[in-house]
Amino acid sequence: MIQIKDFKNYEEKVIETQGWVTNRRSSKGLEFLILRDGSGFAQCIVSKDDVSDDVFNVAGRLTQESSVKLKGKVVKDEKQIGGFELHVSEIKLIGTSVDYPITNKEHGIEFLMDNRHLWLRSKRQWAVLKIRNRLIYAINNFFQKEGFVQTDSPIFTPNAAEGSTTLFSSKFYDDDAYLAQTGQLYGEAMAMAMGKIYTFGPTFRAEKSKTRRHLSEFWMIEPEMAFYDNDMNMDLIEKFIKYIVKDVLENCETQLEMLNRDITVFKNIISEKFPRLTYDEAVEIIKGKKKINGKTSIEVLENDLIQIKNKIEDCNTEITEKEKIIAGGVKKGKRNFLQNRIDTLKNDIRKLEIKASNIPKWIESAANFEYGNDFGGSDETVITRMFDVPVMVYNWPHQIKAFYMKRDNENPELAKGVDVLAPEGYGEIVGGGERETDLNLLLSKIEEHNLPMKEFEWYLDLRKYGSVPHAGFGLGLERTVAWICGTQHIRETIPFPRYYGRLRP
RNA sequence: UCCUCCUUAGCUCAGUUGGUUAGAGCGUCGGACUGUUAAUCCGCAGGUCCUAGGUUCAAGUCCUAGAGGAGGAGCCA
Repeated sequence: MIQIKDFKNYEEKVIETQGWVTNRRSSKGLEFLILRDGSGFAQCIVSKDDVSDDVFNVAGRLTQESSVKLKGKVVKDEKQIGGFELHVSEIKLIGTSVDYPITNKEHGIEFLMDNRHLWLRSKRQWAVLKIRNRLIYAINNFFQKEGFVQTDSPIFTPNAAEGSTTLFSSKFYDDDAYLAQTGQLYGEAMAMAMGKIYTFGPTFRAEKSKTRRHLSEFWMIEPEMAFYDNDMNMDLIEKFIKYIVKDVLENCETQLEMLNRDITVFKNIISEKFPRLTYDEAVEIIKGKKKINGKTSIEVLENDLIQIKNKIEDCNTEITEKEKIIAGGVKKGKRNFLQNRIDTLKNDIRKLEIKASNIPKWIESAANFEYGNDFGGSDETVITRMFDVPVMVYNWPHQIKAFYMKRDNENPELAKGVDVLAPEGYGEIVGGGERETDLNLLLSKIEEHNLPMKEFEWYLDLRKYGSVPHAGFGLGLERTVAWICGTQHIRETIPFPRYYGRLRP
């Protein structure tokens, strides 16, 4: 049994393969089946001249998503995505499929999410999940090669590690328990045992966020390194991101093409150094006081607004033109084609208008940004808009960062944290920093944050017995997948997403 | 928690200032066509206009409440 991805090794050979019929088109004497088998997609042709009447009739009755076993010859065809098609000689129906709900037409997001268990079979979803898989592989490869030990952290926890975000509550026998929102504190303990470690597991946050960047259940990679300061941490983050991006680029060409992802942007990410901005510099950029490439953020945004308005204008002009042609009377096929184009343009206009209405708000909130605050979504967009590679922001005001963040010796107002912001509005993909080693500072911070001291006694032990400088970070897997795939929404980057309002299927 | 928008055929959506029997495309089914890329063409079937109440001679359309959904804000990876 040959998989579709291996067709290229069997040119002009007769093989057997099996999979699902994802689409069928027919002409007189010809049936075109699009077969998928999880390894890829391939067009399979059944010609009346080449097969028995029985086989041809079976082919003509195949419905979307029926499963089949096929025998046929692999033939080169430049027009096909994989470059090869199958000339079928025999068909065996394995399982029938009646009234498959997801058709080749557009569907609304609610319908697709209700049918997520079937939506996963679609081309786009397949491509995204293949890339997710490759990313996970690359992440493990990177850390293993760098001498890290994978050590996992518990999911049931008795405490709120950062005290900031909302937790899902649960029961652990008779005790109250929560689902972990990070494994970091455990990671620190393990780094003191193993040197360099990483955890890779699910984390849970009960934030009632309804945005394209949020999930209630998501996977996080959290490395923690003994004897690292924040500069070493940032070096590692940069090397790591470059490695995984390069790996996906090299191994998922087909999938990125299916997703229509513009990969030229990734070339820079591999070759260019990521900008490292202090919080102070980032604030200057947000407020429009510091120029990047000769322009302030406000000038860039104002220019964006003009360009968006021009684009809307162009779309409207094209719509008017196309509508005139339709009104003039054309054949049905041509009319459908034009109508589809008009629908696409109208959709584009809707998105552009949302953007256009957001930009003045961004400019306003950027101009009024108050030093000492954390960045909001729009502030992140403003900063990343100025660069075409991920941006690292470090040295944050200590008040807005977690209790365990290391204070800067030279400026005690600052904490040695680092956030990495992905380009194109995909937001914060990495958060991390150097950890506080001073026992007394930690004690006062825990009190300041009103955290239950009792739950942190074990953590404080790490500072009593051979405390060393150490640092680490957390990478959100789904946000990274979303960024690399260029998906509109993070919910497409995990097989069965859990987010506010979505628990099933 | 707040703001904006949406709910009409299996799916995606039109439906004008309230007005007679609610429309289209896709999908299904039947037929035509020898290379299609969401094929195309012809035809059949398919409706509790989200729910409840109200205004009106008359409500898919207006008003009120509720349910479900989408986008954004805050919070964050």
